[in-house]
Amino acid sequence: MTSFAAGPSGLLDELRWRGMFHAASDGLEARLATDRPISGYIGFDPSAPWLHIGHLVPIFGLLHLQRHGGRPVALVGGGTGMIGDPSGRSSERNLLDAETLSTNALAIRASLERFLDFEGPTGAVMVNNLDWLGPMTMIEFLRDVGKHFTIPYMLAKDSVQARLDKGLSYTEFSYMLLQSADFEHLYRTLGVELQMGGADQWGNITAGLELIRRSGVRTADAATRAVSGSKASDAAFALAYPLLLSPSGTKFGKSAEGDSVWLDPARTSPFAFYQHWLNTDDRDIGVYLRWFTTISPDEIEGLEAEMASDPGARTAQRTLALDITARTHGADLARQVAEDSVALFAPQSIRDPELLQRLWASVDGFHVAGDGAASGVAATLAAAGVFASNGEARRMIQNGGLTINGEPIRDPAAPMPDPIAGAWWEVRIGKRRREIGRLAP
RNA sequence: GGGUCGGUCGGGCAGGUGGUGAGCCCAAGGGUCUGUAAAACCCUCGUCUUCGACUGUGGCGGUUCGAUUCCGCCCCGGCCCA
Repeated sequence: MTSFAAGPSGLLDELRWRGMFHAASDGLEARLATDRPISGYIGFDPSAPWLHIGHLVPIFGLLHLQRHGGRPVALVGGGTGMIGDPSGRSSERNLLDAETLSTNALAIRASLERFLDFEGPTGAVMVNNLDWLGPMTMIEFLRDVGKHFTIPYMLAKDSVQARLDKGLSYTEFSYMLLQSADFEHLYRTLGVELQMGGADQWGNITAGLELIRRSGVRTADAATRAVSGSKASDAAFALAYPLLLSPSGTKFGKSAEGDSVWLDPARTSPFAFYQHWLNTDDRDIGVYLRWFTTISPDEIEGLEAEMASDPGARTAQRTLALDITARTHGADLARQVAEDSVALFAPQSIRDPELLQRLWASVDGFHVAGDGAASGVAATLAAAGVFASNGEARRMIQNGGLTINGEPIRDPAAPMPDPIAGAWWEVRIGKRRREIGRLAP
């Protein structure tokens, strides 16, 4: 029986068990062991208003913090987002105007509200670093931030080293200083003692610790401890989670088509979202259950044992898909799409018009114009957007991958089968795709 | 600013110094087997009005019967120099 202490003292144990612990700075363990509430933050890039499932990693980082009695702070990088982090890719960033930025930040907040509790004493908080980086003058920046860093210190960072021979602009080089200024600001104004991030952020996070230490600021809390003998270097802390690598070796977070899987139901339907998780490779299930649910260790181990003895039942996949879909889109919708999945993947084709109508809505089905059905299956489905092009439709048909209303389609030029109840087509593409078409009146 | 190397299918490459670029690897998709998994095996993988036609080697223009190849200008990226 594995269990974790409910308060801050259990946080690291839980993250370790889930495989979400990479490193922590000195003193964090002791600080958490005091069981006093702690605030921690993670940065989010506001260059787009939508989050994808890759963002679930930092979200669950904040979520676990909150579950263990901490206050999560989500920082949107309105300032730093314009700069570009050398730890990541080197593609150009576009400057965002303030209006776009605040729109994006609001949308991101709305997404986060599904996962984090923004109410109460440990309610989540969202901040935008443009609020303090924006007004800062260059002189202030150089005096209050730059002064505390030496060039050798900055050059020693892995994120910088990795880019030295490939090219690194001064702007990107400065990124760690801005991120440090964020941490120092949040520490000073909100008493945020912890910054979390991926392993690739470690250098930037510890730079923040350096700034806080050197600029000599103290929260009331840290000042009290200083009197009682705590080291000044324990004023703030870093916590890193590993970069998520699928045991199966596939890229995490991309759908079969190579698109991102979004948390926003307008961009990825709840049905498609559920399907994405349901199709998880056996080898990845254990990791995903740990990273993307709060299911208890005993239960997860039980699911793994069940998968070993009866993999065909795919209980672990169903549990994962239902849990994360419920968390993202609500329990009712999750139940609905789980039921729809059963119906759509049943061996026999669907004849019930009422059910077809419901599924049409659920899978975000396609339309066929009144006269469109006359022009042949491939052309009709390509025009309806089911396939990217006529060629792709033909290819799929010639490979034997298309079934409409239970009829295998072998000829791209054949007319569409008669719609069920004069209105519906149930389209099965390959083993995994299901579409519902509706004849427009 | 100067020099230099590069820009070819989603990614990575090959080739090509005037005579038809869709060649390879990876990724991806379909089929068979299974479990809406993986592996394995087979097939496919620029577009279209598909027994054929058209586009396509960063962009624009030039030379030419014909340019991916030659010339000019421009854009993007790496490196070196200033």
